[in-house]
Amino acid sequence: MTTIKDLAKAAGVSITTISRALNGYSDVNEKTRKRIQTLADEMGYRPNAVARSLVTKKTRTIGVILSEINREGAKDSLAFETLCGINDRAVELDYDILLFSTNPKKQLSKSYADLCKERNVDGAILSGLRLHDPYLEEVVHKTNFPCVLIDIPAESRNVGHVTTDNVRGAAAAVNHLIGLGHRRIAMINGHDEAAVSQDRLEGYKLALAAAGIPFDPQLVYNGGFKEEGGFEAMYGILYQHPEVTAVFSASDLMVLGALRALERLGHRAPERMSIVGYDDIAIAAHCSPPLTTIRQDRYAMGYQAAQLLVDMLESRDVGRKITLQSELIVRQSTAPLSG
Amino acid sequence: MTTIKDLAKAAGVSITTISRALNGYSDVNEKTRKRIQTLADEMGYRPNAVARSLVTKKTRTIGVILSEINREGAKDSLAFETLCGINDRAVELDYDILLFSTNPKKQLSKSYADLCKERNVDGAILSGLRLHDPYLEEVVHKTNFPCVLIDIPAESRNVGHVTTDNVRGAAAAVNHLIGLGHRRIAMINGHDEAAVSQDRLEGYKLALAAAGIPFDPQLVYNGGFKEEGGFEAMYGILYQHPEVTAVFSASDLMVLGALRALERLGHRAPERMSIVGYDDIAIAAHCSPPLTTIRQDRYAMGYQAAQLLVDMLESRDVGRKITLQSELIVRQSTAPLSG
DNA sequence: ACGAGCTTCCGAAACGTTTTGGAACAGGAG
DNA sequence: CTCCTGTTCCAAAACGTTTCGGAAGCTCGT
Repeated sequence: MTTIKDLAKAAGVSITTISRALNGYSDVNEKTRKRIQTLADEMGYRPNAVARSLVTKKTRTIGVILSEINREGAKDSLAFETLCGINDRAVELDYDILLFSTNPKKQLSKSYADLCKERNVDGAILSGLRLHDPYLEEVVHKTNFPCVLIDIPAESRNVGHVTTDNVRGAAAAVNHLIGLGHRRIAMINGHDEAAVSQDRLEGYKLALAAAGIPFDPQLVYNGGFKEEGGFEAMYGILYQHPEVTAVFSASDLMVLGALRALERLGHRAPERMSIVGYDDIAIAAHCSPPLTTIRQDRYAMGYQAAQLLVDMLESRDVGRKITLQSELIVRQSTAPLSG
Repeated sequence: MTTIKDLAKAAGVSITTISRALNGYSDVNEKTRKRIQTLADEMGYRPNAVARSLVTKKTRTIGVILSEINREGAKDSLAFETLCGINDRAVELDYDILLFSTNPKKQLSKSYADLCKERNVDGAILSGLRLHDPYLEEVVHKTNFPCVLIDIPAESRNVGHVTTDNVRGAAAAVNHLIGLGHRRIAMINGHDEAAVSQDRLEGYKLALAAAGIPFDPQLVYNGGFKEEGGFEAMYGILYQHPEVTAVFSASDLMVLGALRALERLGHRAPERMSIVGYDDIAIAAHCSPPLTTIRQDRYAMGYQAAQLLVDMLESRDVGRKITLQSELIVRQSTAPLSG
């Protein structure tokens, strides 16, 4: 590995001059700069980013903490799409990505803040965290480490967040069902520790209220965003509330489970039950029946998150909150109420 | 940020002692060690990994280069599963992951080797690269940077690779079709720059030969692993070789395109055409018809790749090549030849 | 001929660690 | 008492950069 010293010796100038020449400072003669540049290329010199970081205190690296990076998470590609978005924008802005995992074992010993401090990342993007994750609270409130949260509402000088309009998305889903004539509409929600669950529930309530349908808490089930949870919720709905003819689910994955439960009991969607999901995962368009769902653009969320974070890092003054719109995709898991 | 100096001052000892105490050396009194440890906890001291790396020359970081991390790649989650596997094992081994992207724009200016050198990663895992990628050649042959390649055959003291038995997998797929009575079997392959394409083609030929079916080069199409490529290939097959009753495709994604082509021309699988795919992506089990396919465990591949790399880094002497098995999953896109 | 102002260069300090090669001191053997 | 062996600590160098504060040499107007 050739260092700046080797280069200085070879070029017969000081390391200061090398550094300033290669970094485009104006106080070095154009001829020497050229000479140094070609010499650097010849010798395959690459500045050592570690040494540089030590003095500049910047790493041009952003930490990404995604809870869904594990065997389970591969079922839907939400986390992956987010990551792709983050990555694409990061590359464009010439940042690298350091992937932190939140292995449960490790969570106990090291907080996110510690991870970030140790590795000197400039900022972080967090996604898939529970609302009351103690380490999240720490990083947001105790330290004022620059970070942007995905789907977790929190805002300050150093923390931004990006999300989609979940209230409106959910309302659109439920309105679609109401428009088809359904009145008995259940909801399969995620879990209480997710902000999106709260919002989607609110959207559900709002749409019902607007249509003059009373809200019945008994009709909302929690499926934990898991396929299995959807299965059990649908089972519950069919047995405990046979009058229900339509379901709004807070994730497509849970719809897959719900469809299995329906089938198990000899029913089909949309004949027995209209279902609208959330996310528009890849499977949604291909499964049987293809799912009516609310599409959210996770890629864009990641992309925007990276942009926002870098804006903050480079102290451009921009809004700290970004809300993207979602879109109702009508396919064949919903149908007009028959009879 | 409290540094080792602050800590030394506060504890009334030298920074040497702090360093050695915290790193578990034996030449520091147990009492002082305890005292330093508690003081460090109180002050929230975290050793600066950047400074440490500068002197140790180790970063405990592995670079991951996946070409599929972009908007396109999100369609199938192969890259994601690989990443999850890498990540899980890396966490267990206490390594972090630096994600490099191979944005085409950037590819021109910086080679993988340069990226790795600059950022001082200890080693790298590369996946999704073309067989004759010039930067790949560089990193494998010119430098002897420790790396493991996924699905690219190359081996040396510092480069390992993990793959699946593509020859056998392809042969299993084709044998399945032959077992169902098919004799006119076309293949939709990926592209020539992928090692797996060559292997799968060989498996296809082997299975045909074993059954005494002559190999006809006209019957192998290239679909570039893309959905659209599968669509066009199937179109070609139906028009140019109507006698074909079965197809082996080198990826499930291409099967999705192929199914669309079939449908467009008023046909269905498996009635008109039996199809077996490759990968067993998430959609495969849910689409219509559910796909018969060869499952490969990308998660395991990532996991093993990480393990192999770290073995190499910590100079444990292990084999440089890992081949995982694949598995035929029979669903409903294949059926006995009728008539 | 002189100082002012530019251009072009450089020495040395700094960043926060690890590690090398001892130093200081104690206790025990001779 | 002396020498040796451990135990416990420390000063200083090193890692590869960036950057601060100048310094040398040149040009130019007066």
